[in-house]
Amino acid sequence: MPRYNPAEIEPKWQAYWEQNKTFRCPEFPDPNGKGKLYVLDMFPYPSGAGLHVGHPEGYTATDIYCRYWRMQGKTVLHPMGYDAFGLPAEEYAIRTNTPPRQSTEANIANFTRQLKMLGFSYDWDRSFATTDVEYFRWTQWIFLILFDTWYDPQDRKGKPISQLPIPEQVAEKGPEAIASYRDSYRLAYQDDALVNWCPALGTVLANEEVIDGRSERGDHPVQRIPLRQWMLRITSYADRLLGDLDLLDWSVGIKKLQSDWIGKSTGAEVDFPVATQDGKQATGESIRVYTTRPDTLYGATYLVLAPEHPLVAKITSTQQSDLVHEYCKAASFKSDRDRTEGEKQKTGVFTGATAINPVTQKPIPVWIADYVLGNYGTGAIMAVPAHDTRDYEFAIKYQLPIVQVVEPIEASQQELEEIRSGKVCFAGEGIAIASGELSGLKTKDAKDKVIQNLERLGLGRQAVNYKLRDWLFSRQRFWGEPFPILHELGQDGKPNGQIRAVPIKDLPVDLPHLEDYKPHGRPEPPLGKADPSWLYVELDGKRYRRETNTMPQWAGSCWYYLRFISPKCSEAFVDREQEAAWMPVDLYIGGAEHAVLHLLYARFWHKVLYDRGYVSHPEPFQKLVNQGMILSYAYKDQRGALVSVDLVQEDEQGVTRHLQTGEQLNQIVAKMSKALKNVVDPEGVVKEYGADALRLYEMFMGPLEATKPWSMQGVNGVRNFLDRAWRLIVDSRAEELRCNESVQDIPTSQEQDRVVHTTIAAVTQDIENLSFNTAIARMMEFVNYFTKESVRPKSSMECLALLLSPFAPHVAEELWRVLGHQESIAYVAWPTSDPEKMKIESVEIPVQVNGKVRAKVHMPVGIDNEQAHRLAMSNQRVIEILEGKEVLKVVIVPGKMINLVVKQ
RNA sequence: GUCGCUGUGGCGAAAUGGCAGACGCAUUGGACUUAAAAUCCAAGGACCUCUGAUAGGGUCGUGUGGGUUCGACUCCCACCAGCGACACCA
Repeated sequence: MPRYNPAEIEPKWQAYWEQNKTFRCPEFPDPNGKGKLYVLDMFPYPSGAGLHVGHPEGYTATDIYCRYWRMQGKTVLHPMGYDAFGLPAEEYAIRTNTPPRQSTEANIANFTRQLKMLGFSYDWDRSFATTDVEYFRWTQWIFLILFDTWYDPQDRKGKPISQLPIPEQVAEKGPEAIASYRDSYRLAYQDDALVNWCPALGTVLANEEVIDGRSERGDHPVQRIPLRQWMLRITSYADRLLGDLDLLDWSVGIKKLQSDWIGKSTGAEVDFPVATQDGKQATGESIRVYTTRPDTLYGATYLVLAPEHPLVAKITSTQQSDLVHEYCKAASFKSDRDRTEGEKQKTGVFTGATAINPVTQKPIPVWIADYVLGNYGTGAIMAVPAHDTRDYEFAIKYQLPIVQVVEPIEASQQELEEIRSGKVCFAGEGIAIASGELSGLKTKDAKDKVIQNLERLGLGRQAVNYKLRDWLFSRQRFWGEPFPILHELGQDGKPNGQIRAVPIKDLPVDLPHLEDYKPHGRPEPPLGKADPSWLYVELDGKRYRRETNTMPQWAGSCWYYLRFISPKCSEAFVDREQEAAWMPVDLYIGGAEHAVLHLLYARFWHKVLYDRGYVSHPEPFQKLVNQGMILSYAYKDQRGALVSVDLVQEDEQGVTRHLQTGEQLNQIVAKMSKALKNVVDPEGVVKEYGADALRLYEMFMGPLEATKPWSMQGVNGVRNFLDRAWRLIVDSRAEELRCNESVQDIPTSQEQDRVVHTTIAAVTQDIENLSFNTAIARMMEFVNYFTKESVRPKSSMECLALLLSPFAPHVAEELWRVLGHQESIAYVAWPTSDPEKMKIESVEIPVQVNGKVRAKVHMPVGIDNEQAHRLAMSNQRVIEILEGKEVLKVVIVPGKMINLVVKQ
C-alpha cells in the first residue's frame, strides 16, 4: 500500500479503536493524571436523512480538543447519544402506521454508523437515546422531583413540598384543601392554558403554525381555547437564571440572548380606582397597572386593559357592552403572535368606564385593546401618550388627550416645540414637568420619589416583571415521555381533581402500544385511546386514570449530560460521586439555534436538582461555543430556476455554466436545503476524499464560530495536504509500507529544530484557543518546509504525526506505525516546545519614515534601542530619504520596527 | 423597528495597535515525460514609473466618511450593505 489510501486505513483504525476500546472512559478521572475534562456535543435528532455536513463541524472540533487533552494527560469524558422523541418520527408513524420506535431505532443505527465512519473518539459504551425506557424512567423521576418541589422566595431556593408552610385557614378545611394548596405551589402544576385548537384538523397547533387566526396548513379557523396543561414554574427561577449567567464562560452574545429572553424590568404597580360613569363616585374596584415609567403618572390620560382582563365584564357600561363583547371574542381567535406581530394598526374599544388618576384625581377613560397582553404585568397599563410611542399611536387614532410631563435635557428648539404641541412623542428620559412635587426632578429621581409617595398612600409599590413565562410542558402527542401522574377517579368513574405521583418504585411508565396514531377530532391526547389495562390503575384501593399528555421534546435534552456520567446506573439518575467528579461540562459545543430554549430549560432543571441536593454545581455548562452555520453555493439559470449542484460546471474564465446546456448560471450562497438542490452529503465526501480530509476541511474552512460556505475544491485542497504529508514520510514507490528513504534517524539541524519547535508552539496554542484553521495552516507550512529537505530527521516526522493526530487521527496512526511504533498514537505524550530552540540570531527590521516603510535593516536579536537606531540611520536608503530633513522623534518597538518622524 | 454578527485579492481566509493578504483554492510559468496525468519548483493586490531588459522606485489599497495615534484591518463616532435573532412585554 504505497499510496495514501484512506478507504483502506480508515476502517482499519476504526476497527482497531473499537476492538481495543481505545477511548473507553473510566468511571472516575485518573487520580494520577492531570485532571478531568468533560467535553460535550449537542446530541443530534436522528432524522431519516442521516448526517449533514453541519453535524461533523462541531463534532470534529470537540474531538480534536479531546484527543489533544488526552495526549496532555487529562482523563476525558466525551460521549454521544440521541435526542429521539419528537414529531418527525410520530408523523412518519401516522403515515405508515408503524410504531415510531421502529423507525427511530433504524435512524439511530444509521447515525451511529455514519458517526463511526468519521473516527470520533467517543466512548460508545456510554451511548443512549432519550427514547430508551431506562433513560426516560429517570426523566420521569426528575419530573416527579419538580412535582415534589416548591420555590421558597425567602431563601431563593426550591424545597420539598412537605416543607411548604400550610396556612391555618387552609389546614382547617381538611386534607383535600391542603392537597390543592400544595398543588398550587408545585414547580410542576396544572393550569388551563390557552392553546391553538383547530377543529378542522383535529389538533392543537404551535403558535408558529397559526397565521392570522387560521391554520398554516389548510387555512382552517383556529380557536384559542383553554385546555388543562402541565406547566413548569420556570419564572420562579428567572432571577437566578439571569444572575448566574455571570458565572459562565459564554459569549456575550448568547448571554444577552438569554437575558433578553428572561426580560427583567423594574417599575411600579399603581392602583387606579374605578369611578362610576359620572366620574365622581368610586365603585370600590380598582385597576392595577404595571409601568416602568411611574415618573410619568401625571401624564396618564387613559387606561387600557387586555381583552381577557377579569374586570372587563364588570366595568363595561351597558351602551358599550355589545362592542366590547364583540371585540373580546375577535381577540380570542388571535394567537399572541398575531396580536403582537408586525406593524399592525392598533385597535381598541372604550368600555364606558372611567378611573381616577391617583395623583391628579382626574377621571380618565378605560379602554380595552389587544396590544395589551393579559399575561404580562397586571394585564393593564396606564397610557402616557406623550411619552410612549404605542400609547401615542393609540391616542392619535382615538383622539385621546396627550399631556406632556417630561422635558428632554438636550433638544433643539424645534424638537422641543413639537413635543410640547403633541406632534411628536418623546420616550426618553429627562426632567419632570407639570407633575406636582416631582416637577424639576430627573427621570430616575422622579421614579424613586413617586414610588415612595404611592407606597406611603397605599396606592402603589415597586415591582419587578419578567418577559419569561411559565413553561407549557405538555403535548397532545404520542411520541414523548408519559407523565408519571395518576388522576383519581370518583364514584362516577370520572376524575375528581385529586392527583398523585406514580410511586418511584413503579417507574418507568412505558408508552402503551397503539393500533392507531391518527388524530380523532377532539383536543385529547392519543394516549387516551390506549388499552384500559394501561390507562386505568388501581393503587391503595383507589382507582386512577393515567395522565395522557406527554412531555415535549425538550424534556430528554434537559439532563442527558448528567446521564452520560453514569449511563448504566440503576439506583439513581446519576451516580452521586461520579457526578461530583465530572461536572460541570467543561466545553459544550452546538448550534446557536439552541441559544435560548434548550440552554435555559436545562439550566432550570439543573438548578432545581441543585437545590434539592442531587447535583453539586449550580450551573451545568461552564464554557459554551456555538459553531457557525455551513452554507453552500446554489445556482440559478437565467429564468431564475434552481439548478442542482451536480449539473454545474466552471469554465476557464471561472464562469459557472450548466453542464448540459452551457447556459451561464448565477451563483448564490444559501443554507443547504433540498429545495435549493445544494445539500452536501458527508458520507459521499468520506467515500471520495476520506474522513480525515472531511474533518480537516471542516476545520480549515474558517473560524469555528463563523458562517461559511462549503467548497468541494477546498476539500480537495486539504486532501492534497494529507497526500503530501504521507509522501513526506512514506515511500510511495515501494510495494510494501515503509519509510521514505529521506527519513533518517539523525539529529535535526538548527534550522529544522526551529521549524519543529515554532510549529509545536503554534499548534498547541491554536488548539487550546479552538483556532483550528490556523493550526492546520501551521502544519501545512511544516510539511512544505520538510518536503524541500532532502534529509528528514525521524524525530521531526514523529512530531508531525503527533501534531496531526487530533485532526486526522487515521492517517496519524498509520504514519506512527510506519515510523516504527506498535502502540496507538492516541495516548502518546504531546510534544513540548523549547523556547531556546525557537530563537533566531538576526531579524529584518522595517524602518519607517512618517509611518511608511522605506527600508529594511538586518539586526541581531536583542540589540538595544540606541544601536538599533544607529544601524537604521546608517542605512543607505534611509540616509537618502532623510537628506535635508529634521528628525523630530524616533519610535522603536524592539524586534518589530523603527519609525522616524520627520518634519515635512 | 430593535438587538447581534459580518464586510480584507478572482475565491475560503490570516494578521486584533507595529512590514496587510500567512495558509489553502483557482490561475499562470517552469522542471520531469514521447505525451498526458500525477509530482516537484516558482510567480502573483491595483495602478503608475524607471530601464534596452531585469533589478529598482512611487501612489493607492482591509464596505463609506470622519476622529484618536509616531503608526489603525485592529480603538472611537456616524453611516451603508449582507446575514441572523427578537419583535407592541408597558
